[in-house]
Amino acid sequence: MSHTLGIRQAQKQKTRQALLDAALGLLEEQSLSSLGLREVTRAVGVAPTAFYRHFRSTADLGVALVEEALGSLHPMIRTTVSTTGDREERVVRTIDLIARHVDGYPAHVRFIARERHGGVQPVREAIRGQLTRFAQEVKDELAKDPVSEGWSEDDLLMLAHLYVDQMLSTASLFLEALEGPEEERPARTREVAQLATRQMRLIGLGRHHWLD
Amino acid sequence: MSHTLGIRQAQKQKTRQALLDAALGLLEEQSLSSLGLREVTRAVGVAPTAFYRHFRSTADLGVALVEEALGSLHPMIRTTVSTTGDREERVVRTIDLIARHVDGYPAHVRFIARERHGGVQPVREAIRGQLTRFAQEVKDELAKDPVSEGWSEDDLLMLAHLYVDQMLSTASLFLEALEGPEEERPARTREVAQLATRQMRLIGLGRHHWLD
DNA sequence: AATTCCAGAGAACAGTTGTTAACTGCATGG
DNA sequence: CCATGCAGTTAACAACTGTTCTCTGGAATT
Repeated sequence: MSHTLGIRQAQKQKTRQALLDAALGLLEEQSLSSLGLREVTRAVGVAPTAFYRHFRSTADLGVALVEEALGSLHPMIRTTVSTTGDREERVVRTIDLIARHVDGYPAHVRFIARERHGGVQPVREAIRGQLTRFAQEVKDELAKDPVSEGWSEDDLLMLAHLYVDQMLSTASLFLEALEGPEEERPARTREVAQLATRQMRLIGLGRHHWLD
Repeated sequence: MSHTLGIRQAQKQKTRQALLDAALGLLEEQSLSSLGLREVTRAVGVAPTAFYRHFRSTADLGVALVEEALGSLHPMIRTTVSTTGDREERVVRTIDLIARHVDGYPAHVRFIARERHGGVQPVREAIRGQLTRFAQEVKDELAKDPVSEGWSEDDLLMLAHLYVDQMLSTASLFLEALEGPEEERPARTREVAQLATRQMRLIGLGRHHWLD
């Protein structure tokens, strides 16, 4: 299916990716709304005008970054929620998976957390769209669980949103631990994991008694 | 107690407040990290250099805004959590109070939501400090409730953080409803209130069965 | 082999930025 | 009443920004 693209297209995609990577790096210490196009091209080592061959503006680049950061996450979410096993075990595995993801893609996580409520409207909307999709998918998985018998669609979606928010908040806490002083890192990471685990457990308890 | 300050100090505080207000306005469509000092002074109608009489930098101004947005909120939080009455009634009253606050100070709410994970470290830390204080205060109020008998300090704090996060997330949703198209506003506001109410209710359920 | 296409370079533009220095005028305290 | 303090002004600076137009070299097409 996938056609091997020519030297030309390949080189273009390479610089495009370089721009995205450079931007993600620069966004560690600032917000998208203050990211300059010249700043990005300088970091890559291309002329400022080359930027326009790939993006209309930095806002446009931001939307592309949302796709990169969240687009490939859907299968992971689905499998996470639907993994079998003990209730407690599932919670622990989910938290662990979040921790692993933050470890593997810290810049992506920071970008999403930062720009979700950031100053660039199209990016905010792109993130909101992806998170809504996540909530829908989580809802679909929750619906399969026998615990969800008798639940209304609205209530399932309500719970799904709560889970999605909780996951994001947890990811952000893991990131803070990762960025803090190195010697405190293991301890802080454990603390965050424990906090998140108990919060998820409490939400799970609420879920089981919802229909009382 | 409060000494009536001279004409001089009064005028100074007046421009200082004007700078804060102008900044808050400008931050509706951008992040703090892209807010320029000249931009702020221009909006107020003073010379750029006058800025330095009040703040070292825009980051410094940001920290002052955190104080303004969250500093006066502590008594409200305390009384909210500790209000008596039916369990369901308390939830509804809390959500209503959040909605009222967002209505009264939308720019403050947006600022906090935006800069909590924003690109300016000192501001992030100032917000984190205030939210930690909130969590502590919520914990203290929760501890007084007979439902909390047998709870460990850690678990109380865990729940308090969950409540604080939930409040912030709800405030942000109310804000989105407020900023959306005018004709959808009442409906969206009702939907958000209903969603938030059920999420709080579910967390409350988890709380009641925590020690099972 | 000749032609078209197009990613990236280069130069120039008007405007913007933060920061400095020296100033002015007025409220303040002696 | 007079000298001091200090909020705010004015002017100038080097550095930076996004965007335009023109150009070039080499891959792609014929």
